[in-house]
Amino acid sequence: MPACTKSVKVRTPSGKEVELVPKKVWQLSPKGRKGVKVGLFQDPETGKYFRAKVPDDYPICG
DNA sequence: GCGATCGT
DNA sequence: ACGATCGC
Repeated sequence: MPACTKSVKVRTPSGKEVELVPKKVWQLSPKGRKGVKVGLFQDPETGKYFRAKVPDDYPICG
């Protein structure tokens, strides 16, 4: 798996809209449905990890 | 509810 | 073992 490079605009748990590079991105979808891509992020403010949707065209990485 | 993932 | 992610 390649590392994630491109940043994503996400809402941090602290409520700020910031551009972050995900630690990992994967597809989350039930059988027969499209689902969403999810990224694992770390809030630079608090250090807390959180998950957020990433754009459908974002590469699977991690 | 389903799906994968991993920090907590 | 559970939460939380999103849209269908």
